[in-house]
Amino acid sequence: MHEVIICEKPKASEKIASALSKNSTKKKYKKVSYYEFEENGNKTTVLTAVGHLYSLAPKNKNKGRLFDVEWVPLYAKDKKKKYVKDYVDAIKKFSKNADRFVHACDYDIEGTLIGYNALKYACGENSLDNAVRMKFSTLTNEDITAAYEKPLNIDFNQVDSGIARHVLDFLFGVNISKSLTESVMETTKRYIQLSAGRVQTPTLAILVEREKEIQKFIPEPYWMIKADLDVPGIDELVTADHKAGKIFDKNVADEIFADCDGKNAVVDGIDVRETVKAPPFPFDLGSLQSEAYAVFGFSPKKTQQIAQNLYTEGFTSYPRTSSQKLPKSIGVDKILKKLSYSGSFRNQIAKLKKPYKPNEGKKTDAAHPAIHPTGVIPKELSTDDRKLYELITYRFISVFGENGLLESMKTSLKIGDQDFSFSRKRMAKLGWMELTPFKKAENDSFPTISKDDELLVEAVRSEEKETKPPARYNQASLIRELEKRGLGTKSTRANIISILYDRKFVEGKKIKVNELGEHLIDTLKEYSNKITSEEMTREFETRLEDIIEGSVNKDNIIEEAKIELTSILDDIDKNKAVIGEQLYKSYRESRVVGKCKCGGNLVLIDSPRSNSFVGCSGYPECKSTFSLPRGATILKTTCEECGLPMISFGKPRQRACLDPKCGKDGQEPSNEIVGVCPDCGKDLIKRSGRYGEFIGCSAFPKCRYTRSLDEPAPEVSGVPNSTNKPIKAAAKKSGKTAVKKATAKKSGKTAVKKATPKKSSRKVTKTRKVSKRSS
DNA sequence: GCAAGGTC
Repeated sequence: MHEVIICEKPKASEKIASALSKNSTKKKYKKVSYYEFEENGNKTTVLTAVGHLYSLAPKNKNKGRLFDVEWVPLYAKDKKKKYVKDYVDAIKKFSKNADRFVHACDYDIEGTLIGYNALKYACGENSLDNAVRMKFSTLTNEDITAAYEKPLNIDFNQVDSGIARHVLDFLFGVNISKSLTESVMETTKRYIQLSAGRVQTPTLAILVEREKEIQKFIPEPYWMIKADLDVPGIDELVTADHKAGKIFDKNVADEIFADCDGKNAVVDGIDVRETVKAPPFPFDLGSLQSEAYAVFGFSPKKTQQIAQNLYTEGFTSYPRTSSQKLPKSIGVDKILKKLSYSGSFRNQIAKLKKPYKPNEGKKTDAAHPAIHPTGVIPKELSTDDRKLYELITYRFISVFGENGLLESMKTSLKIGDQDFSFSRKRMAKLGWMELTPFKKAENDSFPTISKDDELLVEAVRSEEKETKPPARYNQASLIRELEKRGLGTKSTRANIISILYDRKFVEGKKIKVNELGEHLIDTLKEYSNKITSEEMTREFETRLEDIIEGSVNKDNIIEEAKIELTSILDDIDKNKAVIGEQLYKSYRESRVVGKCKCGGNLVLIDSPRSNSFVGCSGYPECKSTFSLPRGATILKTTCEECGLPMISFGKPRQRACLDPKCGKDGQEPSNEIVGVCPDCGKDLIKRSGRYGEFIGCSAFPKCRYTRSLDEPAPEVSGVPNSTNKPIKAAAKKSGKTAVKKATAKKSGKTAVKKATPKKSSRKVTKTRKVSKRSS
């Protein structure tokens, strides 16, 4: 008797082999590991896939619509998937003549299909007749042995559902993409890679919708009345806000402002509350991507790649999980013990109370626990890998910490008849917050005041502001949005977003949809409202569910889809010339980088063979072209000499005119001071990065404060937000150092601000001038 | 090549 077990991934095969036999031996075929053991005279070989081994491909290439598909080995389609071949070969080689097959892939639709295809195409179709199915929800010894001892039959409805998912995605995605690309090709002889799909198109549509909200947004002026107070017990000036908050009627604002004139503040009430701050949840992939973006500015894709790398090296657990749980079975005690051999973690782990109990989140994952360190401590890691490793490990430790206690004090004041208030926050008990450098604890100093005390008002300000349009998504917030809407999967979301960048539908760190992206959605909406909306995903879900339940047949579903798709494609074909011309036009608009001297537009042109370059839209009449240095970005600023756009390039970044002959080199970016860093007090400068210009701290890399150009400076109490320079009076007795919490927390550091000497004396009877900053 | 989904 020879039995073959097919697993979904190498890691699972290792665990399954060791769970099923004490004497399993690891063997190698080329780079692929597999396992063999004998129990009661029966030989078992444990083999593994690496995710999908087979992929859909059109049967008759390039002849119009691609409606007939077949499964082909993944490596035959995609050159980057060469490593898959060894896995397929290993399955073929070692499953020969086996008389029993065990399908042991993850118990979900994709996993079922992965195992089914491996059996059908690598082990031979007959293998399916002698195949059983293991069903387990975690890769623990108990689950694995139980699933092995009580196997199920393969659920062919589940298989069909998986096949239908692949086919439907392929038919809609590939054919609509193809027909859009062709429409441009046929009418303009230009090649622009356009694409559409069940997930990417609704994703782009979400971004377009936000873009349109921003475009139609009309800012409304409003006023905020603020008072800068000299408060006993607090070194710096404290800013109190008027109770009314945003005041949209200037007359009202003026009245309040006038009413406060020349008056001091009287403490009306003090309310102190304590809030329990529970430890954070363990990371699932989405929350790790979010946190790494917030703390280090890593794109979700980058985080995913690094996490994958740390997993492969054995330092952290499987990253593509949606679990926020840490079951006992992962060996928490052992991991913490191993981690405490490292000086970086020892002190924190020593503070944990036994028995270790994690604060878990709600989300679960059938196949994997939350992301955690394995206890193997890496010796050498690249800077970015180390950052992510520490983020994961400190989070893991924090999860076992004690609750923190946040103390917030709200002080209500009266200035004349007007109600103001200010709040101060500090951690009364740090709890888990002292276990991680990535969480900055609130640390405001509290005033020493009581009811009816009179406080000196240094200034009352009426600040004119404007309502702001909704913010653009960034990659992390978009991933959260997709998660919320159930679009894509944990492992594909980051990639989907990067496709939108690659296709040049969107740009920027704050994701902005350009003319092409917006027009693409408008066009698609006209021909198939469904594909631009989440409705498509919803409909897929119910259909696939029906197939699993056996109430419908997958072939019927596919035939229906073909009919619907045919009518969409016919519609597009009828209007091909208009669609192609307009898409190309919006593409050109999206590529405009400046004005040419001839009056035409300068556009960025991607050449398939060489580097991209800048040319004039007036070609062939105007033959101006400019080559671009490697990795150059074109800036919004223009050259003072000739008016052409400036570019930024090289390492370290330098600026120059687009025209190399112009010779007007731009200022070094580091010279352009635009403010004061709220985190560390050094100069803020304009910098250029992969996604264009942004504001960063000149003390980089020591201080990692950044914000985008259009983002207003954060408000720091006692510091007017337009300039970020400390008010002169915002200071205290000579030479003392005021510790001030910065509001923008990118660096995870507490900014220490040296106070300039002397805050005005503490006598509250003193009259003072009220300065009016804005009108 | 085009989609989305697994996994290295």
